[in-house]
Amino acid sequence: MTKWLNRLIKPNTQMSEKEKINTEEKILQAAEEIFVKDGHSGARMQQIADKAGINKSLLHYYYRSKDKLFSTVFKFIFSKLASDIMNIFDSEEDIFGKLEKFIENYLRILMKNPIIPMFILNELNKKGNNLATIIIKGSNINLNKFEEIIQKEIDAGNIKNINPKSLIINILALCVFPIIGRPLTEEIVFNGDTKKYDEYLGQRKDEVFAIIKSTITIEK
Amino acid sequence: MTKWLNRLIKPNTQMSEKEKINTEEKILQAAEEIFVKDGHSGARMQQIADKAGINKSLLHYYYRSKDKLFSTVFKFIFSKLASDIMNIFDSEEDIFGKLEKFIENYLRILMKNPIIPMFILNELNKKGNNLATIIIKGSNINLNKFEEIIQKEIDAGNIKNINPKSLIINILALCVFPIIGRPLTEEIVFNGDTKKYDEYLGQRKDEVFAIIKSTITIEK
DNA sequence: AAACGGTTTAACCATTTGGTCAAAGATATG
DNA sequence: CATATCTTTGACCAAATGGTTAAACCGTTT
Repeated sequence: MTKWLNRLIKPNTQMSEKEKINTEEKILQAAEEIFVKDGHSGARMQQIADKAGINKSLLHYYYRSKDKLFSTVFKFIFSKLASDIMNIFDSEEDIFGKLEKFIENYLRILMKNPIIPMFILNELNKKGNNLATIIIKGSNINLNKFEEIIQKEIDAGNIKNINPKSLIINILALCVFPIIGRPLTEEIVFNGDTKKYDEYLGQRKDEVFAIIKSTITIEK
Repeated sequence: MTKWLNRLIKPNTQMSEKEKINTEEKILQAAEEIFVKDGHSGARMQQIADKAGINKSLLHYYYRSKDKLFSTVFKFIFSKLASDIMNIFDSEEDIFGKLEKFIENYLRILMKNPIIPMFILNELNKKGNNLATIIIKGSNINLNKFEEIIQKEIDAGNIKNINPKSLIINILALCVFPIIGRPLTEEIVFNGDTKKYDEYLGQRKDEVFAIIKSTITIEK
């Protein structure tokens, strides 16, 4: 009973055996794949068990219910993405270089995980979802730091006096939309030409940076 | 047997009685509400029947299966939104005025139906979804016209030599993201302040137009 | 080897869910 | 009115689904 209780209280407690971790890990990986692909209500416990190569009962042994398993997976995915993003602003360049790096890295991450943002937005938009606030507040995302940096640059007269909040939203919008809107935009803008769309995404970072740059540059 | 067959072949056939349309209409409205709120896999047929105030069997009588009902609803919603958008470009102003009107109207529509875009994007991103191509191709969305207009302006030297496809994507991105990303951005950028976010959305159109304008304006 | 605690499984369960069917109610038609 | 067609309902069904349980399994400790 001890280990079991331990896992509930301190989920990250390391277990003495190294092999046994594998099951929990396998479940998590399988669940991640299925949940991301099908969403909470679309995913099936049996499907996850099959993908993990284990009995369905084991899912309930390690994670008591579908909801618990889901929220674990969601938290995991979100924090992984969030930390990836947050680690980006540590470069020592000027504000323009920082923004360029940020956009470049963010787009790279999104393109490497193209279904993750849709998954997150989709679940966040579900009615009666307290998960959003809970998880986001629990995450290490800290945009105050970002806003401070921008404000400092404005005060120093290096960039236009824009709203830092808008800047964030615009960057996110311009980066995220081509990924989550792909089925739509690829079809309606690129007439379904997948290769062309890939090319487009490849140079999207330059486009986004150019736009963002123009919104903050002081005209002479 | 005739009417029933008729409905399958020509779904929009008007029926002789005026009252009887009500049931089909009630189902459609209820289904629209439920599907948009819960998505395809989250919605329940019983739920829809209850909301429509009818027997569940009637759902299957009018629309043979859940999938058929869903695709009908989806098609309906999508074309409604699409035509709303397409009817916007008929103003007689110059290109800047046209774009401003477009952004203004598009944002207004989105804000009036804030969960529709998420619904559409979400379903379009489902694996194995042929609905996307089918419905989009069947819609009256025609961006060639838009691209032509832009190209003409470029040739006339009125705007910068930009990629019309990028212009479309940027407008969509800047308009749609604040709506579909609201749970996220409201929390992480506005610290959960709903009123502030509403205010922000209220003046978003000016922001978006300013950005779009700056991306096409020729600097002297 | 026996006892113990964590792990895994198969069988099972209650409920939900999409869907069917036969029959009853309407409504038009001859 | 009688007949045929269309509409609506309640009872029912098979499959799916999240979840439980008792027992088997297995490594460790004594």
